[in-house]
Amino acid sequence: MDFERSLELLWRDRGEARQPTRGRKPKLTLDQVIATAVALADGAGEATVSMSQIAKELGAGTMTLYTYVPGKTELLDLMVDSVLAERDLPGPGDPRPDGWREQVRLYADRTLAVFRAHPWLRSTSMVRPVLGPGLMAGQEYVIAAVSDIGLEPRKAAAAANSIEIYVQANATLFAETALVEQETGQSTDAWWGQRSVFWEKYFDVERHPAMTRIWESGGYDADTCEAADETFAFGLERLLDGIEALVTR
Amino acid sequence: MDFERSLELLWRDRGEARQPTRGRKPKLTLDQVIATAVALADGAGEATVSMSQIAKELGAGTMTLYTYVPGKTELLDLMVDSVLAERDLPGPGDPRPDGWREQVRLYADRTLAVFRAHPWLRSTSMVRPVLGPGLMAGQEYVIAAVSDIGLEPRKAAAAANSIEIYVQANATLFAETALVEQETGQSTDAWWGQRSVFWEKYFDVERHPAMTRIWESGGYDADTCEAADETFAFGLERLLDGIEALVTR
DNA sequence: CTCCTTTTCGTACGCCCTACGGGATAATCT
DNA sequence: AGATTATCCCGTAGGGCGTACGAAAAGGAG
Repeated sequence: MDFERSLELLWRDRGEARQPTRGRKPKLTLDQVIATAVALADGAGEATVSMSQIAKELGAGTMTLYTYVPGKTELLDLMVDSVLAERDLPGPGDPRPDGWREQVRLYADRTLAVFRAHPWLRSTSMVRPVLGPGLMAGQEYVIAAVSDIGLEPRKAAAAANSIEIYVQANATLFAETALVEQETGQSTDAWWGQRSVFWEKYFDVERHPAMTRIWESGGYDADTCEAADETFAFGLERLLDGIEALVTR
Repeated sequence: MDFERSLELLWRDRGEARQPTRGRKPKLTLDQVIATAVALADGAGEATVSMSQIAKELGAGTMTLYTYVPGKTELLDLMVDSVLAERDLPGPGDPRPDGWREQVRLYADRTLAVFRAHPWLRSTSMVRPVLGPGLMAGQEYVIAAVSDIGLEPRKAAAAANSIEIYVQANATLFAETALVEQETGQSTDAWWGQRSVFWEKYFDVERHPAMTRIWESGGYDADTCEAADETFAFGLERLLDGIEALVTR
């Protein structure tokens, strides 16, 4: 099986190294490859880095990478898990904030920070996830936080999942914002400004009365970045309110 | 400006057609191109369809497409807005469900259905969105629903946005599920089954006590598809609870 | 030194998007 | 009518990409 190879690579810390005793010495390490790929992806505004770019940066031939990694997909998985681990969330037994809400907020903040720092996480999916240490640590942390409040197991799982989905969705938005700003060199506000023609020539007030009302009463006064932060915080608090209400009542 | 061209194409129904009076007659129409692209993207498990595939399907040369559409990006925007319009949500004045919660549910159901039917929507972004009729109709509908409950404008905007984000995030998950199942020919449950090695060889119970506890008490008993539906509904209801609580209290 | 294992990497294939520009076609002008 | 002009069609070519293949290099074991 091919995914067993992936698992070995993801969990390479654990277990016996089992290095080959004969044959040519490798000129790189897996961690070097991953780190270089991450650095390159961070720097370049591009959504993806090509194998040849990574190889060139490492001073190696393109095909050399394929001895360290089965293919580009797997390398991407390794990159993802590697930066998710950067969140460095408290493990079991480690000290953590008081109260489940505060714990969830820590998760959200760290996750958002990672997505902002590594915008290419945008394309990361939660179906068929990476199954590496970085992701698992996050899952464990959120479930532990939610478990504190005394929901029945099935609901606890659903609550943890919906929190993770909401957080990742917003993190993805921030990542995307960072990405297009990097790619196009144009701030989101500038983008909207350039699109003012739309409001003048195409937006039909009669077809969009509710939007117009909110607009006129100042509901959209805020630059885009501020608004996004506000929306995220608002939604998260409402979600947590809703979850809490199941228990306290 | 190039995006003015995009706007013209997106809102081609409105406004004067202004057809050219001289020159060779076009052999295709824009709608044909979009429809073919959508059909092809739906059918092929692929995340993206290539211009040459679309052209071949239409019996035209690849470059012919570029007289109808500035580039692939713009075609994708047109595809996205075209299927978003399929939701066919009630416009201002049209009859709609009673109660804002029921209205939001309609939005959620329709949006989910569209994402399921067109899995390639997965890569659609909400930052710098399409600004076409399909998207705007959705925005208007949600804001109208939320406006009913009497939040102050700024909070109403935040509430509408967080609902949209939550719904789209889940829709994206369903789309992704459909996509990989189509691509790999392997159901998500089968995928997890194949990954049982992970739980046996790598999952460390001591590092993940909370997950283990939920697991043992039956929190994860449900096939993946069922669980996803359940999680989505649960989270949406909690979010709506939280929003409602701001007003009723 | 020879054998065997392992790593290195050049070449080649097939796919992608699209800039360019010459040819085809149709309405209008002279 | 013929010429002009606007529009659409599309073949070619260029520069990407990921990676299968296989030959060559390098180092330990016998």
